[in-house]
This record gives sequence, C-alpha cells and structure tokens, in this order.
Amino acid sequence: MLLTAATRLFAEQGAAATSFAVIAQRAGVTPAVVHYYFSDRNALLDAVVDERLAPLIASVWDPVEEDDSVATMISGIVDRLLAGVERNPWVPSTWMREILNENGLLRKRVLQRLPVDKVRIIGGAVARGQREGTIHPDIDPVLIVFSMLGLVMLHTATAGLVGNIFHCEAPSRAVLRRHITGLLLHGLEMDAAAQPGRACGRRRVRRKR
Amino acid sequence: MLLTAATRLFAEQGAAATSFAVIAQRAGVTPAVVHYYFSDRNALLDAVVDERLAPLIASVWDPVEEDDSVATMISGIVDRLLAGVERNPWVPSTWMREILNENGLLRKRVLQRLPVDKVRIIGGAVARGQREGTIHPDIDPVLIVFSMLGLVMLHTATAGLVGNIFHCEAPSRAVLRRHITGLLLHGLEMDAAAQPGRACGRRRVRRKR
Amino acid sequence: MLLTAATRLFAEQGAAATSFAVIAQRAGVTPAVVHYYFSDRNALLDAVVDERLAPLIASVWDPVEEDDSVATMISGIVDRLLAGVERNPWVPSTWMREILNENGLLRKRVLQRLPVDKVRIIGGAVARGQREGTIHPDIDPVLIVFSMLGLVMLHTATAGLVGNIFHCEAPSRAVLRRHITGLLLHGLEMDAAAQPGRACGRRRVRRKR
Amino acid sequence: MLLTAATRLFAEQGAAATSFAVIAQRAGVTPAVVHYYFSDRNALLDAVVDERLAPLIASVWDPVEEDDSVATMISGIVDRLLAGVERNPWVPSTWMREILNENGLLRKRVLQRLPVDKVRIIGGAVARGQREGTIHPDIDPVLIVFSMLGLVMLHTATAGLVGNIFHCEAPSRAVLRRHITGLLLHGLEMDAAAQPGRACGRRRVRRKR
DNA sequence: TATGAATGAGTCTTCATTCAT
DNA sequence: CATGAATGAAGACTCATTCAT
Repeated sequence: MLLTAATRLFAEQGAAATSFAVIAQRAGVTPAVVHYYFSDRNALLDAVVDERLAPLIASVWDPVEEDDSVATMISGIVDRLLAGVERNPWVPSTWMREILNENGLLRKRVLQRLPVDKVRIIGGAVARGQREGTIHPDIDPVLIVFSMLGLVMLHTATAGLVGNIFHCEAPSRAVLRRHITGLLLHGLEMDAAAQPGRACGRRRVRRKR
Repeated sequence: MLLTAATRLFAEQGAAATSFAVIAQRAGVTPAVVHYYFSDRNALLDAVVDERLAPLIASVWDPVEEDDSVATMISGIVDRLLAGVERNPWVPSTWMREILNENGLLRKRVLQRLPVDKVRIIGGAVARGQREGTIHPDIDPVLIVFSMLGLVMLHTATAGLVGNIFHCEAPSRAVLRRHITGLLLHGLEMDAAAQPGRACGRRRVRRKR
Repeated sequence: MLLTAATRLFAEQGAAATSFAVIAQRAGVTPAVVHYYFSDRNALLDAVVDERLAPLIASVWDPVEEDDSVATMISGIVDRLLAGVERNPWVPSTWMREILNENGLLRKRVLQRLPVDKVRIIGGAVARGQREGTIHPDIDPVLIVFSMLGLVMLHTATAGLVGNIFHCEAPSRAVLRRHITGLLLHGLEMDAAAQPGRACGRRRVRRKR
Repeated sequence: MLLTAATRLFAEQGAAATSFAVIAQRAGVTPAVVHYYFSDRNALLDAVVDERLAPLIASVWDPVEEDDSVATMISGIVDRLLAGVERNPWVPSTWMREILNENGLLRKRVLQRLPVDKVRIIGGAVARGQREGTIHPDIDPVLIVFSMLGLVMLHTATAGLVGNIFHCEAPSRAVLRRHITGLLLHGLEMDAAAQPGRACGRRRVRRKR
C-alpha cells in the first residue's frame, strides 16, 4: 500500500529525500498514481500523520489517567510506546528526523495531535510528587515527558547500531524497557537506603567544573 | 565560510535535502565553487565530520579517565556536551537526523570517530558498580552511553519547542543540565530513605508558572 | 454547461492553455466527463464553433443585402456585432487569439463559416462606390471588411483596458459604435466643405436602428 | 539566439503553449540551457519585452512631437509601425494574443512601457481639432490610438489570410499603409464637396518621410 | 585558482486518454 | 450513461557535475 511504502521510505531516507517516484516504485505503481491519491507532498504528509501516526499516539496516551501514580503512567507509556514502535518500526527514525527537528516535515502536523492535556497530567503529578517529597527535585516536570518519549525513540532507533558497535545482539524489547524504565524511575545510583548500612549525606554528585 | 553554511543548512533541512546550489547561495558564491572545494557530496560530508564534528567529540570524551567515578564521568560529559552544543547549535539537529538514524548520511563517518575505548570505560565502570551494588541493576552498561548522549541532543534540539508548546521560556542550559544529570543519576523516584520529614524540600526549582 | 465553461476559459487563457481538467473543474464535473462528451480537443473546438460561433456569425451577416448602401451595410454589421459580442463577452478575446492569428486553433474552422458571398457584396459595393467617386479611393475593398470586424473586436476586447489606463470608465457600447462607425465612414479629418460656417446636418450617417 | 526562437514560437503558438523544450529545440540547445539563461518563464517574458518589444515601441513613439499635426502624427506612427513590424514579423500575432487580450502573458509588462505621455499628445491634439472643427466629432480621442495600433497589427497579422481567402497576393506594405492611413484620416465616404468631377490628388496626406 | 556555460538525469506535477465498472 | 482509477508522456524546473577559460 502506498502509505506503507511511504512511511518505510521516510524512515530510511527522510521525507524530504523521498521522491514520489521512489514511493511509486516501492509500491509497484507509476509515479502518477501517487499523485492521483496524494495530490501533493503536503497531502501525503497529512495522510501519514492522520492515518498512521495519530492512532499510535492515541494508543499510547489514551490510557493515561489522572489518578495513576507517576510510576504507573511512565512505565505504562514506555510499555505501550515500545509495543507500538515494534509494530511500526518506521516510527523512531521518522520521529527523530521529522518531528523533533526544527524543520522536520511532520513537526507541525504532529504537534497538533499531541494530547497536551495528558502531558499536563504527568507534569502535574510530577510537580505534586516533588512537593510531597516523593519525586526527585532535579527533575523538570515538563522536560521529563520529552525525556521519556525521547529515550524510547532513541534506543529503538539505535538498537541495531548498539549491536553493531559492540558486536553483540541488538537489545530486545524487554532489555530496552528495563533500561528505560529503570533510568526514568531510579536513575543510575542505587538508593542509599538500599545500600548496606550506609549514610547518604554525600549523595550529591561532585562535578569537576 | 563554506563549511559553516553547509552545517547550518544541514541542521535546517537535513543533509540529503541540501543542494550545492543552496550552500553556494548561502555562502555567497557560485555552485561551481562549492564543487571546486568539495568535489563530491561525500567529500563535503567528510569535511563536516573531520573539521567540525571530530573536534567536538574529542573535547567531550578526552577528559574521561579510567578511574573517575561514574557520576563524575557522566556529569562531566553532559556538561562538556552542553557547552559544545551551545557553541555549535547546528549539532543536535544533525546528530539526530544524520547520525542516529539508520541511513543518516554522517552515521558511518561519525561512528568511526567514536572513542570506543572511552565508551567502554563507562560501560566497565557501570558494570562494576552494579556488581558492587552502587549502580542500579536495571541500567544497561552499554545503553547508558546512548541514553546520556541522546538526552543531551534531544533536549537541546527541542528546547525551543518546549517553550513553544508550553508558552514559557525555552529551558536554559543550567536547567537542562540539572534535569539531565538528575535523571541519569537519580531518576524520578526519591530514595525511600530520604523521604519522611527530611531536608531536601528547599531544593525545589522555582518556575514562573 | 460544458461549452459555456469552455468558451469562457478559452477567452481567459486561450484554447491551447485550457486543459480538460480546468473545464471540468469550472463546470463542476470530472475530467472524464468532458472527455466523454468531447472525445477530443478537436471535437470540443468543433462544437464551440458550430454551436456558439456560427450562430453569431450568421446573425451578423445574414441581414446584409445586395442593394443596401455601403453605409447601411457597415453600420448594420457593426451594430449587430456589438450587440452579439455584448451577449457573448468571450468572443472578442477568442476571435483575436484563435481566429486572427496564423495558428489560431479556431481559424480554419471559422474561415469555413465566413459568408464569403456576403463579404464580396461589401467589396463589390465599395469598389463600385470608388468608381462612382462616392467612396474614398485609398480604401481597399477587401481589407475594409477586416478593418470593420477587427475594429469591433479590438475595441470590445480592450474596452476594459482603456478605462484602466486612463482612469476613466470603460467606453459604453454606444461610444464604441459611434467611434467605430464614425471612423469607418468619415475618418478623422473633417470635410473641407463642411468646415467653417456651414451646416453639416446631413453628414451624420443614418443608421437603421 | 534564444530570444529569437522564443519570439517566433510565441507568434506561432502563443506564449502559454510554448514550452521551454520547444524553444530549446528550435534554438538547437538543451532545455536546461533555456533555464540557465531565463531562470523562469517570467524572466523569459520579461526579456522578450525588455529586449525586443520595448525598442520597437520606442522607435514608433519617440518621434511624436507635441506640435505635429494629427495627420502627421498618425501617418508617421502607422509608417514606423509597419516598418517595425516588417522587421519583426512575430509582433502582430503576439500583440493581439498576448497584449490585447485580458489575460495576455505580456499585457502588464507592455502596458508599463506604453509612452502614456505620447498617447496623451495625440488624444489632446484630436480633442483640440474637434473643438476647432477640423476633426470629426464622432471620433473618440482616446480610442483612436487603439484603433490606429490595432488596425496595423490586425492587417499585418491577417495579410496572409486575405491573400488566402480571396486567392490573390497578400497586400503589400504600401497597400496596407494606404488603406490604414486612408481609413484613419478620411474614412470611407468621399467628401461631399470633393465629389463632382473633381480630382482628388491633393487629398493625399503628406507624410514626413 | 576560480567561474560562467552547459548538460543529462531526475524532481514534482499536470495532461489527455483509456478502461472497467 | 457516467465516472473513479490508472497511466505514459510531457510540462517546468533543479541538480551535480564537467569543461573551457
């Protein structure tokens, strides 16, 4: 199908570098057919967002509920996002190239679809947790959402690369989930309390400069 | 200068979508001149990596020392990377588009420059920490490096966007550093031990709204 | 109706530049419909001439009678032509573009419809008048017909333009008729005989209506 | 030369229907060359007007002087226009198609070149003549300019056609000049005073050259 | 060293036309 | 009768590249 060919090629080469001709070729039709269905490059991009990205975004964010705990929200989103990305392997590339980038061809279109209310729910919960002392104060309640989505996209996009460089298997979905959720919830450093019989005054990181 | 024009355009439009003609125009010369200095798109990409990206990479990784603590390494890298990116605002876009992506035009070139030995130092330190119980066991010693670099690139690339969506100022370098380092080292959740009725309340960041 | 849309577009853009697609759009149908009714651009052009231009030509020339005076013939034709053009505002443009021009798309089709016999009547009357000394000898009996038709087409086609350039109202049909008929019959220069201190009541041409 | 090929093709097929490819072919170069010199269709049209039409217009209108008689002005313009058109046989077609027509591609460009002041000189002289009783009152001082130019363009454009229809030679420049000037100055009807048994040699207009 | 001229290949897009329904 | 789908050809225009100067 045309949209399928298009999304794959967008992931492979980027949207700007993907000509109608290539999409047509990949889909086994003539370039004019692509124009017949998507009169315009804009129309094509719209269709990609409307028919492919929007449902994914919805499936990730819809289950977020106001009174979930932060940990539940986050691990839930990470889970659903990893699952969604596994079904749509073209997403991470495209996300990073066409949405996160300032002039990404899909940026505006996707931003309009972002469930800002749901995002605010997380922000609110994080801020509340910080006031109550259950969430680390260094974390920014707004940025954390970008960190979360970004970590998933980034690690799924580079999963193959990791295996390549370090000559091992690409990390599985389970490994990614464990790493990402672990990082988001606990960070690197082990709880002082969890450690064997030690005080934790010295917990603040010392930086060289 | 030609390379300067090129890197900016790469950040704005992506490397594949940046023609010699536009680079020439931006630099105020004729397309033939660009072709004269960089006989090939490959040569141009090589030059960008050699003359612009490699020094940055070196400045970030060189200071990493075998016997630093993990926290020191990480906060140091994050610091230097944030500083380097501030001097080269074109980097985050390009990094995400052309390096992290599977078919990114700079990927292979940059990977060869990655100081794998330094990366292994971090991986080793993390793994050691996990054996010693000082590093959270969920964290993947290899993936953490990608998380770290990725978080910096991601947040610097989307700093403007954040301000846009939430109608506030774009987060400053200091805010980004605090958030990223905090996330990497502590994660969201507060130490159980640190919680009840204890000190750190005053650490909260004040935001305007 | 399709032919109406077509004639308007021919006048606006020229026949060669008017695609089936635009005609269809203007008429509110699909391009296939246009093609269904006029299998060919030629068929469409034929239809325009047969159904729209031919009746107009007939209405202009039919009343010309062998024994009318030259003045009667000419003012009659000018009158009827101005009236016909007012009902079919698309005609002047198309006439100049597609009929008078060497490769005009309607030229051959229309020339076959030209009532050559009627044209010859005028030519004959003019030549006779010249022999009798009532018609100015500089006038070419053949060219005068082209002058006559051309002046009407030209002035109706440029009526709007005149208003535009000279910031006045576009000349009305009455003004055009007076100017054109006056020019054809009397030219610019006033009769020497008619000049100072003499009556000239009889000089005005009598028109049938 | 490219412009020469272009102007000829514009006359033959109309500007809208003349593709860069045809111009290139006619000039014996590749289509890209045409784009190299005229980056745009607009640029091409500009060049046609600037380099080909403007000089012609100037050569026709420049000699018009405030205190010439109307007859001198008109016969002078007709003469120079006929001569100019003879050197540039592509002009009449193009004039009628692309300048007189409402959406003609050259219309706006040429109108800006029209020497409005010179046109006003004629209009003024005609109006003055009408007040003094030397110019026929039916003539419109503004329209007469369009009649004059139009008659030349029209008759030169259809000169071939005339020969065709009436199976005679195409009218020569001299014939055209005599007919057009005669029509403009005297019209069809012979002076009442000049009629009975009189020569009319003296009626011929004196032209400067 | 630098550049204007030139070009073949490729881009998006529109067109007239066909065909199955 | 009418039309949505499909397409090959051609449109304007851009590009990387070559070459002579």
